[in-house]
Amino acid sequence: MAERGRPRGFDADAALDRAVEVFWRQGYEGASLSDLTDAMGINRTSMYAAYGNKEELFRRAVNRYAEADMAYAREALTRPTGYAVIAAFLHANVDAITRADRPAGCLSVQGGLADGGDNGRVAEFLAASRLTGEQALADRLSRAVAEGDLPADTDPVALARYVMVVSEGNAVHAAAGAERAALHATVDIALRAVPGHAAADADA
Amino acid sequence: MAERGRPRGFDADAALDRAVEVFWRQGYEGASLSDLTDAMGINRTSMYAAYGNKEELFRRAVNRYAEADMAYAREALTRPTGYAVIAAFLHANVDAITRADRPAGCLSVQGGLADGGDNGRVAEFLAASRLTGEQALADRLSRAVAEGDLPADTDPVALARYVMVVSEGNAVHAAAGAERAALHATVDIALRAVPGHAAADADA
DNA sequence: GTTCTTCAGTACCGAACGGTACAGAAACCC
DNA sequence: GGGTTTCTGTACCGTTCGGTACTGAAGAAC
Repeated sequence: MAERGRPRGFDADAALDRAVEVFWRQGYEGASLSDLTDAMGINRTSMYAAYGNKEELFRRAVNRYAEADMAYAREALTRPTGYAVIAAFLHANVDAITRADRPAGCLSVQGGLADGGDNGRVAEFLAASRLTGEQALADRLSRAVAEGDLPADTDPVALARYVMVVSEGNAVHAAAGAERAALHATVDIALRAVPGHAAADADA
Repeated sequence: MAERGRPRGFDADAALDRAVEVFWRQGYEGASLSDLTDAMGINRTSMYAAYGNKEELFRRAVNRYAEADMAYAREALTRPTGYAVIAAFLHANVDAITRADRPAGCLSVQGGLADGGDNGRVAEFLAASRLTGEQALADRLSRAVAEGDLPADTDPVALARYVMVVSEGNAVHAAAGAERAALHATVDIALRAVPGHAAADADA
């Protein structure tokens, strides 16, 4: 069936991209509806009609962010070995959180950490969103153990958590203005803890 | 000279401790003046007379947090070797951000990351506060290189940044409800990247 | 062309925000 | 005890918050 009535006068996905950027730069609480609608180029009423409310807009923005701006993470999972997956993910992550044409840092970290006030649900939602990625990585590393390119005694869950910890810590640094090269250097150090790093994992 | 007029009816330091906890749990923006003064047990006017305004109260709260709740960091710097310093710091950090009687995570991380809205100065202040600790660690590691207990080609600045990245990533995880044991396991992995880890640093 | 549905925009809602004026009370100095 | 100084408490300031009626206009179906 065709859509009745007057069709929407703006591109909902394009507007969502603008919302992503505002939330990314200012966080959930710091982004007011006026900030959002101004950036999206639409009216307050149109926003409510299209997305429901501010929290729902944020959830959709985060989902879109996970799809578009974190595509590198899914790409990294396709690398042939556990070590290659981790190295690709961490280096691509650094590039993503230090892009000149995007806000510094990571939306799913600086969007909201504290659980006080009206954004308790938001912090939970972001935590769950991050955990999804962590579990996907753990699954991939588990397969790497099964395939033998990670040592048999490797704990894939713990290793995945370590990798995410490094990426989140880098995001905090990036939000504070750290240089891209510095964060790549951090990754180079971090990778020394990963089984498969050249001659650096004699024990484990 | 003795103090003139009616003396203050509350303990300013004790009240500040309460404020630390509110900011820690709810972040700068998420903590309203009513939340703060209720927890501090004092009146709105008394708070303004004693601390100036909300942002100044936050700065003092962060400074007190750095003194009291992060004493473990200064203690860690006294360990005899670079590796021991890092191991002590990271493990003590995990305990600090997962204390049952305190909010989860780290005030200087979740206090405010985004620079939007009215808290741009706050994010900058926190970043500077974190950088102070990072530089103190870098100085200590530089001494470790000079003293020979870290390899001569170690970059103390990069290594200090790596350590802080791990601690900040752990703080993000802790704020999301991660278990203490899991974060200690993360630290155990992270330490494998540090020169001096048992037989694990063949290269570098 | 008529009707109906959905859009866009203004103007507004009550509530909460950070911050302050003002009045009264309490403790010091003399 | 008088005078002064500083604290405490209430009540309020203007602003901004997220969210919503309500008015027109625009387009599709018939």
